[in-house]
Amino acid sequence: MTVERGAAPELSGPVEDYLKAIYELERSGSAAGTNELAARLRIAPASVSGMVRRLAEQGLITHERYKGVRLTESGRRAALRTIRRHRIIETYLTQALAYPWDRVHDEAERLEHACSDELVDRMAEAIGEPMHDPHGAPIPTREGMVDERRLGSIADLAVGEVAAVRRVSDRSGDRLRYLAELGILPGVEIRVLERAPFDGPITVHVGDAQRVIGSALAREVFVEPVA
Amino acid sequence: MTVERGAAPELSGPVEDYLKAIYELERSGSAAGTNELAARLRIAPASVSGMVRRLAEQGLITHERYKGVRLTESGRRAALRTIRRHRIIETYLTQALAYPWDRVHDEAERLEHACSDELVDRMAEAIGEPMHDPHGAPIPTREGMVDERRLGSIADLAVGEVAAVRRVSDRSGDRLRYLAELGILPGVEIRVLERAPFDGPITVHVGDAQRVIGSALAREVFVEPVA
DNA sequence: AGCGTAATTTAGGGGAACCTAATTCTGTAG
DNA sequence: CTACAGAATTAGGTTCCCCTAAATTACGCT
Repeated sequence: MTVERGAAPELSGPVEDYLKAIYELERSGSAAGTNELAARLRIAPASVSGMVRRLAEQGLITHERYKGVRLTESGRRAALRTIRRHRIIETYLTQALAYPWDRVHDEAERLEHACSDELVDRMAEAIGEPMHDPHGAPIPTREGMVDERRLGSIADLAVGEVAAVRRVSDRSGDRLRYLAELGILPGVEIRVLERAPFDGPITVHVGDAQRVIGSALAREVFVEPVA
Repeated sequence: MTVERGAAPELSGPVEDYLKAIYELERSGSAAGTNELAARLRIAPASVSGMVRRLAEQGLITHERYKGVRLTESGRRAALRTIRRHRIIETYLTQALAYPWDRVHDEAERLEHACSDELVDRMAEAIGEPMHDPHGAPIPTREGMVDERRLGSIADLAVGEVAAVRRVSDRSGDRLRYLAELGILPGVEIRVLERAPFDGPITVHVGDAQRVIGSALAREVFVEPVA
């Protein structure tokens, strides 16, 4: 039995993807069940069962049959390391290479498994050790510290409330492009003007324009209320 | 049957590595036999046989049993595409991120399989469309054009000859570090002062110093004689 | 011409990561 | 309290890429 110490044990790309997905599911409350994992990774649930066994054997997660899956300390470290890479790469591509923000996600998704730690650190240094990626997500430190506060979304705001957009979900380039068109980007302030009933569209004031967004999209824009 | 047209057919990392290796063996004269390939890729010869069959089925190489292997036009394109990526990545890392030249090779070896064409082009643009990588190797164009002239090495020079170092082999970081210490880098001029007999060490004048290098190393430093 | 050696290929396996189909388990609704 | 839907797992299979050991094949040398 080897006690791991500092040196990362070289995880495969798929393994890193599982750990990232589990981390994110854990954070968003869901207990990281086989089906959710499968959906998020676009993989058949049966395949997840197999991988989950292997991850548990490697001590990266704990698994209670028919319950869910949970990261161990070492799994969490690995997940955060991958997330750090991903977000630094995204930020670097945007800032240093003028990569369009709706396309950095896919590129980073592949690069995060191929970059050495040294390269990632050099990229971070080159752009001034950023704290957030282009979508507003916080970047974990080398040591695995990360701001884990949860933000509410536009859909949680009441009419009249003013809030600053902090972060948008980066899971679809189309959505990002659309939000950019509307001017809804991390940093801008919005005010809720109107909410249609029955989970209907929300009208917000942004910049000096008035925009209407559906509730599904509203739930993917995270904000911090302003006093 | 699908006629490929422009769009790259998504080759796996290992496949790209084989094609690169075959391209380089073809260029250096050797007929790209199973054993040479195996040695270069650090893989068992038996494994090469299997992969060679698959590559031939995909039309990337032709294979005459017990003879050797040869790239088809489409294999050549794929090889040059990978080589372009590799060399641009190396150059970018060196120039944009101050990556040490004896370490870029390994990093590029992994990144070349993960970067999109768009990213590679953006990197090339950011550093001014370089023609050569940090070791002096020519960078193929997007269209697959590349300077394929062969250069002689220091070991081919006669006593008294003056030549410009154009390129050094990048296959070992240690060697690169050592050559850098000696001041033997692409761009510098050298003059052969003395050659010990029986393939012995070669004494050269470089900068305003006198250096002695073994013949094996001398064969890995490529030069262009100066009038 | 024949023979041995070196190069190559075949035979047989293994692990990682995926799949579909079949089965088992669990919690809940009637 | 039982039965059933839905979640999860097992069974069995595939592809890719690697391995070792055991044939083959080619070729140079006597």
